[in-house]
Amino acid sequence: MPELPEVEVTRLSFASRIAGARVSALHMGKPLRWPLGVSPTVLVGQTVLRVRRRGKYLLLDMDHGVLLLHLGMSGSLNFAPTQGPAGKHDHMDLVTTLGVLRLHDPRRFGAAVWSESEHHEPALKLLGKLGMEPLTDGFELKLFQQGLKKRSAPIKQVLLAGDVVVGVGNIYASEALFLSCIRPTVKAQKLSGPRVAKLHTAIRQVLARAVEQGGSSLKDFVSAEGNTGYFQLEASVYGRTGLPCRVCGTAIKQIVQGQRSTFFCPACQKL
DNA sequence: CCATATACCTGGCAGC
DNA sequence: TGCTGCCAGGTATATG
Repeated sequence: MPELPEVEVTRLSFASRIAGARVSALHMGKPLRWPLGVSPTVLVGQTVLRVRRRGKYLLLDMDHGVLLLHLGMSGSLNFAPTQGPAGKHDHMDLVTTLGVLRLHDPRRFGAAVWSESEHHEPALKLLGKLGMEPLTDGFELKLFQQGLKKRSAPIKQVLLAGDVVVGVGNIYASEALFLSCIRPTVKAQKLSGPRVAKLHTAIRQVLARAVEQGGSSLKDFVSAEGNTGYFQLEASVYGRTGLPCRVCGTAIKQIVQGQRSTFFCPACQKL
């Protein structure tokens, strides 16, 4: 579920409320994708200074390190003054003086990992090869073009890989390619300069719009305040197999690339 | 270096 | 009602 917009919406929904909170306890439930890496007591007494995002990771900066959180495919966070008993799929409670941050994740592809700093292991391994942040000035067209030029894989899969640009997952990859009229199967390196420029703009546009809409709630995504997103209602192609293209009326096609579904309009996305 | 397949885990749904 | 198989927002890892 959570691509860049959902992670950013989640961050915005609790970052200011948790800032300055002191950790009084950390409870871990069933194993997640990776172990925390230290005893939960290491975090007790530390203050949450701020919450940042890198790609699809949330970084909770604390006095003596950083807690990395990832929502995997099915994760969500909730931050509230108090929390009831943990449910079947609640796997982390960060108890603080300002509230409890709870990770809910049925599939447990998410993670909570402690690192001395983002430049040390294990954070370095997780964050070290990430590509450019699409919603910052660092996402330069020239660098984007250079990154794509080296790749012979289909553009959709290069976007998903996250080592050129981060945060574009399965929904927004299909959406951005639709907006820029690019066929998802085209080799990244074959895209013309103007086409890459259009894609560069489309990525920023679709991600920013999705953040505005509170993300996409395909199934059960909610922010840390419990709000659902609305972007799925205005998706152009994702999940619209067989339905008429909103631009030209042609039936939307669904194909499989790298074991993931891809959606596109065969008429609008010629190349 | 690059591309692709696999694995992780659970729930929901279509079909029988 | 219950079973089976398939599908789902991600990404580290192994393999070619």
